[in-house]
Amino acid sequence: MQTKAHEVPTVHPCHVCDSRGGCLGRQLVENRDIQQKLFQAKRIQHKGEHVFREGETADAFYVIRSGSVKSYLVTEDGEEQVLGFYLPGDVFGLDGGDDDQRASSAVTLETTSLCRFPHAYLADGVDGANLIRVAAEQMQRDHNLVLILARKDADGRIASLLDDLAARYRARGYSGAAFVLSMSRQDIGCYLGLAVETVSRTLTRFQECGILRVNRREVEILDHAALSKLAGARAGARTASGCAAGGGGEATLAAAC
Amino acid sequence: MQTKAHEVPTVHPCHVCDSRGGCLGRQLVENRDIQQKLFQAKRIQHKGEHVFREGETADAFYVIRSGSVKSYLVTEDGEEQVLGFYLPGDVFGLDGGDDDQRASSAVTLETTSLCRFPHAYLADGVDGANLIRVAAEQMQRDHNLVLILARKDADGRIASLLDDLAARYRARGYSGAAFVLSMSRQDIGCYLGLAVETVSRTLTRFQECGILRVNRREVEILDHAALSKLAGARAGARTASGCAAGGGGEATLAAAC
DNA sequence: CGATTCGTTGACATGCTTCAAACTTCGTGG
DNA sequence: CCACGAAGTTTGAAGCATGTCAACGAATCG
Repeated sequence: MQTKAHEVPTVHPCHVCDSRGGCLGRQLVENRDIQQKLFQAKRIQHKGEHVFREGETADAFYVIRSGSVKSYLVTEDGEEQVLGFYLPGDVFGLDGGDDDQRASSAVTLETTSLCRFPHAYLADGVDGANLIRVAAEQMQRDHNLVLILARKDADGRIASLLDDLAARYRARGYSGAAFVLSMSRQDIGCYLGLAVETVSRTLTRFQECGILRVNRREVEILDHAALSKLAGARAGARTASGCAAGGGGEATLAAAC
Repeated sequence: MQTKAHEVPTVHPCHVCDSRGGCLGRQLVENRDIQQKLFQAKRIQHKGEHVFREGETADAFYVIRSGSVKSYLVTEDGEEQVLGFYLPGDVFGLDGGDDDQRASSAVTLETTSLCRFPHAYLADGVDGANLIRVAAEQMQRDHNLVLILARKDADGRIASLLDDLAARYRARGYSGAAFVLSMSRQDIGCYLGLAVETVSRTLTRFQECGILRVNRREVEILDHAALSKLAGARAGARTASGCAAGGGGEATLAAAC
């Protein structure tokens, strides 16, 4: 970027994007007018309101300034599959259908402030490499979820989620050791492919093992090392028939407890 | 696009991208020289060769002209998680790490010809909206895999994969009713989060039910309706505790057999 | 203050993984 | 060209993790 320190910034600095290297709008477009337009396209939404719904025209993506959002899609059977939880600084809404229709929905989990990035502003004069970088970030998240769903058991999935949330809160300057979940057990289950009962039971068991303390939505991580170990654990102890088995170690709750 | 019919095309037309609306290079950049460069950056790789590996610099993405590729990542335990299978016309390699390092690897499943799209050519003068569209396509694939892994049982997963492959072959002008799998049972298991034995058993059972005929890597779909029904089926019969249960129907193998 | 949603706990059923072994195909070298 | 070994595929039996069903307690909301 070519912004010098002595220049008067025409765009208000927004520290929520700091972890990614500063305001995303500035990263993507150089045109000041468009930067200004982007910055002005803010939104505040109350808990439970949709940012967009499946089937709507996908003409923008978003960055969270404060609050949190979940994205999800609905199966043919009417079931909900949560695709991700987004925190301040996160980008979401990049996915769209072939015909520019939203393939997923996004809803706020609490009162939330958003930056809106209309595609129209990005039709030209965009840094494609930076745009790819943003998209790649999202894909990596998705891939991580795939890995969790395909290879980890209930303990590993819950531990992974908590570990991930803790790391993200920490990276944003909040405490990674104690935080409040903005999503329900239902949401967690729908995200991790587990029944609500399993989520509840697993959290209780973690607490009994002294790994964390949980009271409704409040979570306090007591033994982060154990949590990380569980998060890295695979579903079973494949040795012979596993996919390209390596020499990795294993972490069972019993071992960590 | 502003290419007129009477103009002499400087870039060789490549029908493999037709299903997406013509050559991807032309869609993304207008500069003829860069289009020409893109077209010249072809590659042919033999079976089992890597296109890129985790940790390498992510400076390009690819389109398959012929053959097939699987992308995968390796867990901390040394296990492999297949993220996707790519056929002619498919784009892959858009995902990258925070620091532009590959977060996944890609390897050919057979002799394969590729188009290479270096990010450097896309640094400027790119149609951002079109680029987002390409990335969104990939994300939708990922989301579909998440849904399969989180919500479907073994039958549903295998059926979904076969149904998907059939549809993709059909869309490319090949037969969707009979094709040869370019991936092993192992790969399928690593993709769908199932043990190899489960993959094998499920295929056998599908055959016994008259849904398909399978001999090693050769697959012939006999009852596509039944397969689709199974593919759309959810893992269980959640009624009360399921995530936002709807009125969708169910399809068990028993019902379709 | 009652109704509804959310979270927890228990008992039971089952689908998948794991372990074990045989068979087939393919590649390699004698 | 055949023999041999390695890898891929199939089949069987048993154990266990997770889903399902059911019921209760707690918090939230109007």
